[in-house]
Amino acid sequence: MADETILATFFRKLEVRDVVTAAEKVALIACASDMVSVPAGGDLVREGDRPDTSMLVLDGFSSRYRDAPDGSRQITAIHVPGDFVDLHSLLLREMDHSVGALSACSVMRFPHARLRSLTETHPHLTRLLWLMTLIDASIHREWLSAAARTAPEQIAHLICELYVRLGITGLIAPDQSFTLPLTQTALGEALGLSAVHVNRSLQQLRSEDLFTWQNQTVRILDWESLKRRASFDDRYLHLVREPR
Amino acid sequence: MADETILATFFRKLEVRDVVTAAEKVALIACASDMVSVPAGGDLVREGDRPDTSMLVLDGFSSRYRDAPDGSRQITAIHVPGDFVDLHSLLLREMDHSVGALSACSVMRFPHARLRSLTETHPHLTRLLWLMTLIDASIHREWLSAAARTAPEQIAHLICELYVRLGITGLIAPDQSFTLPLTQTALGEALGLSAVHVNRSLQQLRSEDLFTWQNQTVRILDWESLKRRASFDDRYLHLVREPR
DNA sequence: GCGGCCGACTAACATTGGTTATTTGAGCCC
DNA sequence: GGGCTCAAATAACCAATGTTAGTCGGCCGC
Repeated sequence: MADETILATFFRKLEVRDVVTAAEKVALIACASDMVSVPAGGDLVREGDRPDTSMLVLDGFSSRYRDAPDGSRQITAIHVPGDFVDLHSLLLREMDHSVGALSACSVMRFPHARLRSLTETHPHLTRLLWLMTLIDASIHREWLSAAARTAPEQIAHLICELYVRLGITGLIAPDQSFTLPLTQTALGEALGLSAVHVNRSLQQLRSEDLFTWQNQTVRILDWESLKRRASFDDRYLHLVREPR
Repeated sequence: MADETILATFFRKLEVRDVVTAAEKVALIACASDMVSVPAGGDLVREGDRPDTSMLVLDGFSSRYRDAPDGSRQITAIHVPGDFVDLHSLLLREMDHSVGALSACSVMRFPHARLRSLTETHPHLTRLLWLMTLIDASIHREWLSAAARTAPEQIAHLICELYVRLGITGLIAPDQSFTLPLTQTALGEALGLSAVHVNRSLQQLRSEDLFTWQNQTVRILDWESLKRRASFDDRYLHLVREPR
């Protein structure tokens, strides 16, 4: 069980896209079971698992990843507080990748059995949950297109994306800064670049005074120029409130 | 309206993952409105559109793509007959990319209004449609991981994927061949490689006798070696039949 | 307070893949 | 049947990125 305030970030994410009724909030809250904490570096779920709950991250950053046999890791998504991190396991059943905690995470768990009965009784809420997974897919497509960009552009683009996604749930500080618990190595794993090249590209971006990045804190200095530098267009995040 | 046989490829796709009742088939068939033909090179939907129908491809290959301002094109997915090609527009509303016909396509259209009421009355079928979009997302993640691979591996991997996906709906000929209406340029757009490099990589693969590719026809010569060459593991396609 | 580890950073070098330009051959239109 | 156009193929050259092999500084545990 949970009270409404604890799911506030998630409801804000939904409400950016559609109206959510009080009854729907109650129904979703009733699906929550318990909270779990995962230390930085730990896994929320592992490839091959067949979880019987899905997890909504209340606090902390996490990454969706897969490790190759040669030891290299590919990160396919970065998740921020308010993201329903393995909602798709409700239907896919077996995890085809892992989700790891980039920083300490606190997580609300939703048993699949309850979510499944929610889909039987609350079609509109079901569509909104479906929508969240569709937006994740849209982000994947955007990352796929990013492959064409140069390394600095890719980095700038990721920062733009996180800035907007964190903004939705009020996680951007008044000075336009936000926490980003990513090492340069992890950033490379997300963008398909070597750590060395990430470092080189960051140096270059640094000289352009678009943002600063120190102590796991990114601060946007010139949003418009940064967006331009990254060719960032937030349409793929579907931030429009309309009936779904 | 449509009869069952015309949606047979789609039902086979669903039935690989779960049981579909006769009543559910009837309900889905009732959602279909009309058929449309699109010539090779034409678009099924365009970026920025707000379609009020979703389209299931009955025949022909299509690609999900976005054109960059500099004229380059990034293909983010390749769709085969039986794929519900813009089901996500039901919830995302505005298209953030286009879908183009790689070969002549015939398409069944499903008005959003009917699909929406389907989600109100048929929760299990809704979950199966949701599942189809989740598998698309899973394929996106696989393509994202592919960025780490070398060009020949990427090409081999794509061929493996299409071989398996086409196999589901019985579209592989007895001699292990299938139609692939992709130019080398389009293949490059899908994998983020230049056409020249695709050509180079194909030459190399050719010398390994894993498959042939002539006249838009790919023929698998040595499936096990090809899978190994591509590090292909079909788990991400979720080909397991179980309750969802 | 010291040793060890991890992340940031640097340098030199290797390689993959991109660019541009040109050729060839197959289909197609009139 | 000649001249299109388009895809495949090839060559020469170039830029982006990877690899290897470090150094350096901060933080943590004992």
